[in-house]
Amino acid sequence: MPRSVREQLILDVAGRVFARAGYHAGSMEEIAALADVSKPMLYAYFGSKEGLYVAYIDRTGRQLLERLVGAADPSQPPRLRLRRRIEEFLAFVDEHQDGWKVLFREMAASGPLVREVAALRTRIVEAVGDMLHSLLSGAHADAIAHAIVGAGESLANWWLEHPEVSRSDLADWYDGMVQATVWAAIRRGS
Amino acid sequence: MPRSVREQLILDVAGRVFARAGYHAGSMEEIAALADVSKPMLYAYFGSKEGLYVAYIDRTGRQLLERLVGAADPSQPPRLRLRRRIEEFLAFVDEHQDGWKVLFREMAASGPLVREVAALRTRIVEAVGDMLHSLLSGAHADAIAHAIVGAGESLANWWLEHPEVSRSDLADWYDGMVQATVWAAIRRGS
Amino acid sequence: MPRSVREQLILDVAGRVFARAGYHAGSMEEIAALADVSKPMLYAYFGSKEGLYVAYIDRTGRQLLERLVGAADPSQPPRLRLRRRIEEFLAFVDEHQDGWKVLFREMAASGPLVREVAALRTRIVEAVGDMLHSLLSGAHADAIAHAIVGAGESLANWWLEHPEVSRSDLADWYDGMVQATVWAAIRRGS
Amino acid sequence: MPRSVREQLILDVAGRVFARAGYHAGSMEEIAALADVSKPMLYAYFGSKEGLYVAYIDRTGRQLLERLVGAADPSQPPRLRLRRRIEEFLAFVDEHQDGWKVLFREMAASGPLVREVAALRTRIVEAVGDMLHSLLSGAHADAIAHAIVGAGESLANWWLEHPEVSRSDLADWYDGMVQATVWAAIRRGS
DNA sequence: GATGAATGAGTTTTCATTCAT
DNA sequence: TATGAATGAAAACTCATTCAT
Repeated sequence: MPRSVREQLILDVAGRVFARAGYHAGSMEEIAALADVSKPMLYAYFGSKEGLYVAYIDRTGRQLLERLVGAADPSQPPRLRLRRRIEEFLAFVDEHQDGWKVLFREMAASGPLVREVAALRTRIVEAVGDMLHSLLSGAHADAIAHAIVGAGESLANWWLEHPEVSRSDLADWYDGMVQATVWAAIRRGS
Repeated sequence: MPRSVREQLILDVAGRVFARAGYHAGSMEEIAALADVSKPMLYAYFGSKEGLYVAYIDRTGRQLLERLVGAADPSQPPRLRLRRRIEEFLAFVDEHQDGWKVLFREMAASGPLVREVAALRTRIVEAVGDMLHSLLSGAHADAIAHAIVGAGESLANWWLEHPEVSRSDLADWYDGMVQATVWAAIRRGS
Repeated sequence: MPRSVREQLILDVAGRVFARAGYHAGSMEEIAALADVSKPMLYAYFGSKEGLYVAYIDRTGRQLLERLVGAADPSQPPRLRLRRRIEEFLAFVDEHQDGWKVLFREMAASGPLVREVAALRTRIVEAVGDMLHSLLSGAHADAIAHAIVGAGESLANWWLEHPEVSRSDLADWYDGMVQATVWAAIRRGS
Repeated sequence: MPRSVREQLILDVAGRVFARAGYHAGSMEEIAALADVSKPMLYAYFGSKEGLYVAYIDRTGRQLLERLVGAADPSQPPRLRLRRRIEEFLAFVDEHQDGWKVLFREMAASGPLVREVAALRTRIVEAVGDMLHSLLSGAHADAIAHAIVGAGESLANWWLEHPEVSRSDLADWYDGMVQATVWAAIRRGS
């Protein structure tokens, strides 16, 4: 089996393990066993446990960002663009539940990855809230953007435990919240 | 030194350690050393590492809840009651930074405490969003309440790194967001 | 068993193991087993494998130096003082065979201990050759002192495999060599 | 590239690695990388790590011995023959620093090669000290020869760290020491 | 002949946890 | 009650060594 294929396979397994047990409690032994490789392979491919974790966070973050950014169609009015982003975000959560759990947990944690994950979150916050900076003061815009992202994360986690709710309902609710928040902030800020 | 006093002291130290290093990386050795107790004492008082952690989460969650619930003055109109809760929440975050970090990290994680922490979060969500249930459908109200709490958490974390922002500004912004969100949800839900 | 006693016991065992297998090939597992302690004790007492090794080298080097230095009776003429040192050196090799093997091997090696062991060797060279510096040029005196020490080391190792030779014969031979060497060097140097 | 050439190239690299890191800490991986060969080649050529090490020691020991033995011109008086050998020895150390380090370290150690290295050392001792056996008792001659060789080794190592000393000065000093030693031993032994 | 891919076996190290005093 | 001393169990990581191609 060629290296690149196996790498992806290992990352999938690692995601499963890290999603269930977290970084510390997930062991290389278990990942190796589930991926049906020997531990030395893990180290040959990813260098260390942290390396493997970073690689996973990296892949997942990249995927999420690509969706968010790719969803922007400049010919659409802001409202619709935002709506599309929300839908893409929810689709990502739905389709990569492990990835979302790991990513989200790491966003809340403060480990050796803070830097990189913080950067990712910043980019997400920017991707979601770029239009705010032209309308609100710096700190206010920042705060609102973070609040919106945090609301989305929380909503996503709630949804993982309420899969009976349809994605479009959720998108409606989240969209309505975001739009109202932005409007209210602008009105107050002006 | 009476036991109950020493227990509180140990919990304080444990909070400091867990906030910095997380559950796994924080060691009983370090907690014992910082609290100036022997390790067997820790076990005599809390039974196990998990016991100590649970005790800390428990105390912290109880404190937060008391503030949120105690802030409610039934003679006030809903808007103001919500506003008071937001202020209490922010005050808690400000005054118990360790506690907030541990609590928040654990809320994002899915470790051995899921049950209890989930219950705590639920109660917070309820405390924040109780008025929604009379106005919106069950799932919608739930989702919005979770979104509001998530936004608050995210805002609180952002604030920890932007202490130059005043608490009242933050409360204004959060309040504005929540009010707009609730109104919009009601309008749409009706 | 009190800690200090057990420490010495562990050091004895470690010396046996390191003398037989060398630093790398001697395992903490084996030392723990032979000393009848658990591995964590080794780490609690000495911090790391290197720490244990250093502790052993340290103790052994100190013992050797004490003998060499303690043997000097200032009221005696140089010839006899040197002779006494030679006897003390050989007595040490005879009584601490493990220690000598480890020390000598490490003196030849270039591991993480170079600094300390080099310092020890320097002190031995000085202890043996201090009288030379008043009689020969700096480099010449240094070189001769190193040669004398090297000859003694080599002689000592040869002796370990020829225990039938008496200590006093060996001392005679070594002494004769050293005296002749010093005289010849002085004659040439003057 | 023909096998025999590549073998020599690999041995050179192995010497560099073993000289720097020692037998245990030097890895086949590193040797393969530096020699620009794959690891299986190493095994095809030398069978095992120990095989490679032995081959290197072997080649180096052979080179040293050839120089020592080849330097003997029977038509010369003993004094000059010895002097020539000393010069050849120092030239070897100077020109094969890696080789000398590995050889010397291994002579001090007692690893899996004891037999072979001991044999080599014996031959060197004999080459250097053959003339002693006709003049001294067996054990005495042996001991003195070992002492002389040990002095030379120690001197050589000292020289590696004092390259500013000229080779001829060193040869003078060593020569003077050896001649005096031998004379003194003969006088005493007779 | 040559190698990319793979691993079994072993290493040091850490930590929650418990006796004996 | 309180602790110094001790450990079982498991973790990350490394390396000499070998197939399949």
